[in-house]
Amino acid sequence: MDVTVTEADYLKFIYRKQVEDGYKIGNKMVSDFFDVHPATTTEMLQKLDERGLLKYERYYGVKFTDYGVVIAKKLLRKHRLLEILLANFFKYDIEVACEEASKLDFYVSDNLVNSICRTYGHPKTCLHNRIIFRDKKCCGSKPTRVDKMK
Amino acid sequence: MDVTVTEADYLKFIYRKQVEDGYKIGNKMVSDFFDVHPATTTEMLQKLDERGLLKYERYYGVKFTDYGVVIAKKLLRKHRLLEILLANFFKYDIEVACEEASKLDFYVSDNLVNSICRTYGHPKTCLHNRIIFRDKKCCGSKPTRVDKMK
DNA sequence: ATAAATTTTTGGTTGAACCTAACTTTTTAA
DNA sequence: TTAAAAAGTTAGGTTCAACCAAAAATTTAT
Repeated sequence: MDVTVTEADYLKFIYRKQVEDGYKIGNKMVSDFFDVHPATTTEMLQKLDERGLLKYERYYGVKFTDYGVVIAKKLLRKHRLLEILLANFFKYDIEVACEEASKLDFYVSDNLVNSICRTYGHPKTCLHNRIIFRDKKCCGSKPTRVDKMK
Repeated sequence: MDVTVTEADYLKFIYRKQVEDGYKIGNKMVSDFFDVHPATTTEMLQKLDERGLLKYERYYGVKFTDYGVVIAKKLLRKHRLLEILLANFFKYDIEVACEEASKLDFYVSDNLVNSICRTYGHPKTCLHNRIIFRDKKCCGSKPTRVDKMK
């Protein structure tokens, strides 16, 4: 996964807002969140496009590529499982857990995240009730019977 | 603690080798370890001197300043407590735990490290039997009775 | 004492992340 | 429906960290 930590931050934010929350996110929303000049956001989106993570269209916005989705989910999986560890094992409260997880998620190995996942029985959702994406090597490739039953 | 992650890596290495293991470490030892050109090491040592962490003397070597010792111990405390978490809770073996801890220690908050420390009863040594430095806010400012009895 | 090894200096490069100012496009609302 | 406002982009930068190569200086070992 050859994205920088900053690129990863942008990806996580955009995925959450646009894909999960259904906002049509534009330059302003991103610049405001990261407290950077709009020009910086434009640059970033262009870079993420070049790297094949987003499809960027001038003045319009972005869409995730298949690859971008894979990477974003991987990052959010890490983030959310870290939250669970912090809350369950160390009794962090949700918001503090989220903050700390944000600082660590990029640096945590797949292995460690999968250990957390196993330890907590492959949880389906995080503290904010967002989905914890599965990793085939950890949680199996298919949803369980229960999931299928909607 | 306004050192970069790379500076922190150099500090940890030098502290371990020079202070803990008693080697007189020179440029070559450092460059070899980090696989960088000697010029890079010289630069780094000069920078750590400027920042008040080391006292650097041309062609001779470095000594830690009081401040440098504080920072190095803080970093190594984090590293070693992370190792313990990984080994105890996730059953990592020593070397893998060390590797993963190296990637995370810089980014982990004091708070989280202190949580780990409390959880494991303020352990005195890490997996490699190196000392885990105390944090006053976590472990108290004085050695326990047992420690004093040598 | 001189060759070999180590270290330092000088003068670069690269890449990430950010900015300002000027410009363009889109949206809004008069 | 158009002109002003808002949003977004482009061009041309800056800063900083980390690194390197080549040449020079110093130390060490023979």
